[in-house]
Amino acid sequence: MIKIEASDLERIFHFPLFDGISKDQILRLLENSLVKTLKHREYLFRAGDDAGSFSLVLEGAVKLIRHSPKGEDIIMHFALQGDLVGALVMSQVGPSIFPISAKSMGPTRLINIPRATYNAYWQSHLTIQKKINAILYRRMNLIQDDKTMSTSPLRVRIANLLMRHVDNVCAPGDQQLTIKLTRQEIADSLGVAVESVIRIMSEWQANGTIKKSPIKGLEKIDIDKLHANLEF
Amino acid sequence: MIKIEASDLERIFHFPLFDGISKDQILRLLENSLVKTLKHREYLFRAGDDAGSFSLVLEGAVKLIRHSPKGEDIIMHFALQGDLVGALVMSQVGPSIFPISAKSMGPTRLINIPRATYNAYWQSHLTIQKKINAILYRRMNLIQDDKTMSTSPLRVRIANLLMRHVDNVCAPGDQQLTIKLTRQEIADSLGVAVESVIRIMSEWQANGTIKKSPIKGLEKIDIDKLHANLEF
DNA sequence: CGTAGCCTTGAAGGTGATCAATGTTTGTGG
DNA sequence: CCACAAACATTGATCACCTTCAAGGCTACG
Repeated sequence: MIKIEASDLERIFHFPLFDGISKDQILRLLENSLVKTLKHREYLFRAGDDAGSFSLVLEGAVKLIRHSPKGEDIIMHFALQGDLVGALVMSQVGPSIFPISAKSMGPTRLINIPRATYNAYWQSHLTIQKKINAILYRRMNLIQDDKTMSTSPLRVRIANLLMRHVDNVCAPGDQQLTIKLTRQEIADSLGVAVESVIRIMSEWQANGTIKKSPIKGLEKIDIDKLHANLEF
Repeated sequence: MIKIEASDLERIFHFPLFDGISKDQILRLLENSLVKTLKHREYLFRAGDDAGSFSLVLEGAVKLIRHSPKGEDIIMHFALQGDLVGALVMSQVGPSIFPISAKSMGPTRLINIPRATYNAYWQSHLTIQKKINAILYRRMNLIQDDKTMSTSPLRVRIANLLMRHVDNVCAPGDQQLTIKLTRQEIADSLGVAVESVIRIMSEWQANGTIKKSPIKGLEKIDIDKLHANLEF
């Protein structure tokens, strides 16, 4: 009943989510799951959709967004490799809907796991429930960090976001982004106007804190200079 | 080994947290726990403290706060009757510290549960882990709601906070607050200056949206008028 | 080659922050 | 019970930061 390629499975076995769970059990947790491929800017699901399945990110990235009353998008979380998307609503009893939308950032591959599998195996699996707990806890801490900085000037908040992003998507020691983050997305993530973000980052580009890289769209960030820019 | 009074126990048995768990099991989950009483503005624990125990609110309220770089307090959550405080860090392995501070709002009573009890019974209890999950999920949704409104004008954000507070602490149909929320706390909760909150709420007081009540410090909020004030 | 999404810059304006001074309430210790 | 301190509330004046609006440019992609 396995429709997942061996190379993908190998990767999945090493996800922290499944730490301490046997391969047999992992296979059961993935029963009836299918690999799904998204292009750039494709919706995985929208807020209000029936929550009939959830996903595990294999490659690429997915942003979780809500829509503000004004019609703007607010980004709540970036889900990268190994992260769960839409899983947290699964434990609700009865039919339920996603409270949030999920949209791909660049080409993305993920495993789509039916809700029935969740009900059958995830729901009653203590280790998994504890892992989900840990994921929720980490995600909550990230949002709280954001909120803690809500009184800081915008330059500081942008710098913070960038540094976090570098930590998440770069090889250690390197500062070459592997996942593009547009100015629009930075703005949506902080809940501010794009123009404000652009004005600040243009300065940083002028003084060399951010350098254009050979690969289109991906920039190189000089963390030390970023810090230096904040010293006043 | 029970040091909790029968009247308290009776209340605890009906907390949603313990829904579907037998009384015997609940008693085991509360092994070696003690009732703790806090006066107004007392710290239950501070960010950085060793996380040796966690608590369940019996009466009153506790605010969870972080400190911003500028030294301001930012309120992350109001924990009311039946809510867990400091429980989410318990599942970390090894010794760990609280990432947040908890401070009482008015006289408060809670049950203090040692970490050993968590490790012994909570950790391996599927139903409890799922409940904790649900609590985390709800709390996360609240913060996300806040963030979604971050681009709205301050008057709207204050109104929203007040309406949520009324839902939480008032008898249904009534609009008489039972837990005081100072202007300072509203400001800390939204990450804005007190003066800004005061200016907006003074208007509301002038046009009757908010009325002083006989009981000191607690105000009466006219939800309909509140809505009316936002219609422009 | 045209459209869609993103980026950029400028000018004008408003919302909320900051600073300062003062009043009010609550709790504490002599 | 009074005096005093600490926390909270209030109001006004000024100003900075960020938003909004407008106009245009760039790049990718069908």
